[in-house]
Amino acid sequence: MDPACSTKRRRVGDPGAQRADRPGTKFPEVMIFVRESKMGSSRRAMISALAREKGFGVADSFSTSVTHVVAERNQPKDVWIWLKKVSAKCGLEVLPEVLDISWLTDCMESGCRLPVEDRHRLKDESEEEVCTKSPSIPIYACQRKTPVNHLNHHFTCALEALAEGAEFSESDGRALAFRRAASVLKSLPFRVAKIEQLRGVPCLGKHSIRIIQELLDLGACKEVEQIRSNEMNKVMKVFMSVWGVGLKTATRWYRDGLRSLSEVRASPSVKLTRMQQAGFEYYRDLARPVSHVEADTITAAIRALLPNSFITITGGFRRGKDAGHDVDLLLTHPDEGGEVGLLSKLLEHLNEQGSVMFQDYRDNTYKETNAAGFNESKSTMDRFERCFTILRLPLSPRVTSHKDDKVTGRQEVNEAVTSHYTTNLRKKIPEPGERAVRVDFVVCPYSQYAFALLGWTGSQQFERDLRRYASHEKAMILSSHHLFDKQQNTFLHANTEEGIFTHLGLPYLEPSYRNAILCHDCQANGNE
DNA sequence: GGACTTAGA
DNA sequence: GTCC
DNA sequence: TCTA
Ligand SMILES: Nc1nc2c(ncn2[C@H]2C[C@H](O)[C@@H](COP(=O)(O)OP(=O)(O)OP(=O)(O)O)O2)c(=O)[nH]1
Ligand SMILES: [Mg+2]
Ligand SMILES: [Mg+2]
Repeated sequence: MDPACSTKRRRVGDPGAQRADRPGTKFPEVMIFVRESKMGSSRRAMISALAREKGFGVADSFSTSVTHVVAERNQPKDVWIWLKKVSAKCGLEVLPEVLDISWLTDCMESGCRLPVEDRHRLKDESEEEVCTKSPSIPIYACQRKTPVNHLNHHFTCALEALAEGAEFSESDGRALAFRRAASVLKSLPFRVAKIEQLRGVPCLGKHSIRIIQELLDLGACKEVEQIRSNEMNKVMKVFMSVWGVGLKTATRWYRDGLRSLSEVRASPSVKLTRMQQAGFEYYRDLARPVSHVEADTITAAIRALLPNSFITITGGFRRGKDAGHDVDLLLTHPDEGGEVGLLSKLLEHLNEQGSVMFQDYRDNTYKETNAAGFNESKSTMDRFERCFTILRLPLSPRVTSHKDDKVTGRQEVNEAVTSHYTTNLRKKIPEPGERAVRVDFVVCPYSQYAFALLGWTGSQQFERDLRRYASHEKAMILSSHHLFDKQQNTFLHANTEEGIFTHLGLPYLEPSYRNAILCHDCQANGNE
């Protein structure tokens, strides 16, 4: 195995600085990386030591500072595939020379740096061929453009079915692997017609390739169809389609012999959470997709309720999807601290209108009126930063626009919460012309707006890979609040999404290219 | 053979 | 399952 | 454990 691009704990510092200052190097502009593949670690170590003795810089692991890659008895093609992969990973643009070991041995014999001649070079034959004229596809979704509409639905749906099957059998790793495989296909700018087009594409291993091959040859895949028709998978999918029901609950119901939602409802032993009750209550409405128009209408209505706050639509709609399973809204306030209490303020308004069919509140009984002065607890509603709701559409138009949405005192907040119990007398069932819609609210302080925006725009696969990239490649921890540098023990600030990409050394990626997952319903045709 | 995103409630 |  |  090659110590490629030194992920893991090995390289923790600035990759560019690695060994660049090595004392006693006769040729500072040369940094050699010796491939271990086909050579073995002991021979590699020996050659590296010899080269260093002669005054050449030799890198232990691949990084942006490498200028010459040396390999022995390797297929040029293999080396180039590897190189494109690791260089994409390091964010490297100018590729190093790729040379046969003979160049290095010649150099060492002569004791000086010999010019690279054509006979030394391992030629990239794929250069003349198809896809790989451009640098190879990066392994992280956050480095790829993934548009909302892609050209390989057939394959991605199959792989996502396998991912789902793996998830239902609690094989997280396999599930993730199939999701990555599907995700990378979504970033391809061409329709896959021949398996050779996928040579060198990351995240596609033996199994995924076999699936795609079978789909190409036969138009269908036995393994995929088996998983799709598997009784347990079908039932689990239905159970988990209820809002509030996750993998564990669905598994338990299935294990207890339940096979349909009716059976669950009829079972006296089943205890439902509030969220699950709402999930059953509004099952049909919540299963209907939310349209882009509905999302915009809701956003406008919320803006009208909080005229001094900034309201941004995030989630799938910000990425350009025209339908979604919910509406995601990010709220902030231009005065730092002005966001405090915003959520309860908003919910008070919505409750007054009778628009709230469900809210994920926590009883706000002020259990801590702490005698001690410092009271930074988050136990009161005014510090909540997320709220999952089900709202009645259309939102009541009789909007009495309020003077100011800055909450002035705690008093007001407490009243807002208690008022929930007295005012909301509307029927739970939506009337004709009405529907229930899931709306998620997220509040953040103004200073964290960029992080919240980046974190709540998704897609989920994009977020995972962005965080994995930050942690594995940059030794940083990214969340929707901040970016933490583990080396320096500092928080990095940013006012824009682009600023965060820059901190990570990544080129900016438009929201419309962050659709590394579409998932939910891809069977049948064209919807969504 | 181990890691696989991170956080609030 | 895929990558390191 | 569920949600995002
Ligand atoms: N960090 C992180 N963020 C997530 C995760 N799941 C979701 N998010 C973020 C990114 C999503 O775009 C955003 C909204 O989530 P949603 O469940 O509403 O998904 P999205 O809006 O992308 O699609 P949708 O049309 O609603 O099904 O929340 C996660 O597991 N980790
Ligand atoms: Mg959404
Ligand atoms: Mg959401």
